[in-house]
Amino acid sequence: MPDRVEPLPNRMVERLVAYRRHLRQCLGEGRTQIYSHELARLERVTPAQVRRDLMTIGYTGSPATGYGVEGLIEHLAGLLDTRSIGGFALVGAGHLGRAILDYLARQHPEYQVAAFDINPEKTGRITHGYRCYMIDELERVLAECPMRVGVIAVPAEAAQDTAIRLIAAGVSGLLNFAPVRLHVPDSVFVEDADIALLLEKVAFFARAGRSEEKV
Amino acid sequence: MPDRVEPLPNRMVERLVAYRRHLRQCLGEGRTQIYSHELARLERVTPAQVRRDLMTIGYTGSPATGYGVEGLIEHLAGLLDTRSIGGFALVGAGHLGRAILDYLARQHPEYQVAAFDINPEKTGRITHGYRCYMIDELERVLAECPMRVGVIAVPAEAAQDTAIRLIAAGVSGLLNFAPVRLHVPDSVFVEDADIALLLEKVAFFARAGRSEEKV
DNA sequence: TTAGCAGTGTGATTGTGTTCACAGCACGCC
DNA sequence: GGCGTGCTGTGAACACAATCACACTGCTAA
Repeated sequence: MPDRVEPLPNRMVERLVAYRRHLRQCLGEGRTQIYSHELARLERVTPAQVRRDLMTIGYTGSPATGYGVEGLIEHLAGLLDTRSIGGFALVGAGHLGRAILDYLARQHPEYQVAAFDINPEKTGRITHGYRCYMIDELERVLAECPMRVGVIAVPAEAAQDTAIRLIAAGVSGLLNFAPVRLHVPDSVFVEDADIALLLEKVAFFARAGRSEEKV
Repeated sequence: MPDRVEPLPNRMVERLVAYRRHLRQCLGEGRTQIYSHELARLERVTPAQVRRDLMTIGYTGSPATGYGVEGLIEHLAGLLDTRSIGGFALVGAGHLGRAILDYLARQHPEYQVAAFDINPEKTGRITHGYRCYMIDELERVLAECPMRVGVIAVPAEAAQDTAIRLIAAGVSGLLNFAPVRLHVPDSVFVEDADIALLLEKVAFFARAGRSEEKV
């Protein structure tokens, strides 16, 4: 019973998602129990961190057998529940957009996804099992079938406008791949995945050859 | 004169890269001076943070006119210098790989880039001005032309092996798009860009409609 | 049955990154 | 020329997240 906990820290949510991914794999391999240090090694965090996380979300294990794989997955499902999201609205069906559809199709076939593009050649077709609409239809499609998450995979110049349109159409979370900072209402969650920026960052740390792999 | 400062914090490097991007744009618009609060608004951080960052890297402005755009760009170039990197070795020329080449060609035409793929159909051709080699040639190409940064855009199953090969070939920084955690020596910097994970994270925060846009 | 052991649960601590608050300064204006 | 204004530079305070350290628990085996 997920007791609707108070705001989970940003980083912790990432770890929980990662835990779940590995737990599912363990389940597939027939494992029923797992220890904190095993989960920790897989995710490059400390066992103490894992225990703290699981404590925070209120899942408890046993010293003798560790944590129950299946029970933990269900507990996480209660927290990370994504059924209420409606689905993902992806704008921009270029290379990046199609790569994202790849991920969605492969890892989350259960989600509803609609793709949009400005280029008529790309629209109307089915990509990875998802329908690609003309961008003009964005408002209509989202009115018929509400989606809480928007993914911005358009050129930098179009990113801000796209964000506004998505928000107006009811989206409350954005994953932004464009190399610009979006200006949106505080009520909207924005995660930036700025590839060009990451490339430069890695380049910086690669020079020194330092060991800084956080997270 | 970059005084080879001690390890810069991970997050701060991201901000510095972002600052530089905006400064270049300002320069293009003919601005010569900029205030901390202007830079801050563009990047969604506080003015105090900007001043602190610039202080840390040892760049100093004037109360009357703010910071000199051109001087700051040059100062940042000294810190973020990427000439010594050799270039980027991109493994995986699928949709994602080509999207990354897009970014590189558009934002960093000055970098040297080599792409690799296992599929003979994709190799030998020129994409976005970059040569795409057969994966077997990785060691040979990097021996001839050392590159410090590796970008992993291959399926999850192949990611770990790819990482090992890149490191053996002299790479000391990795940008990993595969949805797995890599196990690498401590001397190698790894940045994970786990798109599937980010999608789930945004989905989580979109549900609550919370305002959590960190960074 | 009891000692040993391996792992969990958690208060306390440390460490790190961000924000506050204010002294100091340079220009513009009266 | 002196005064006000608005910005920078920075020590201090704060907030948060990760880590440590250890009491507690349940199994195992002699």
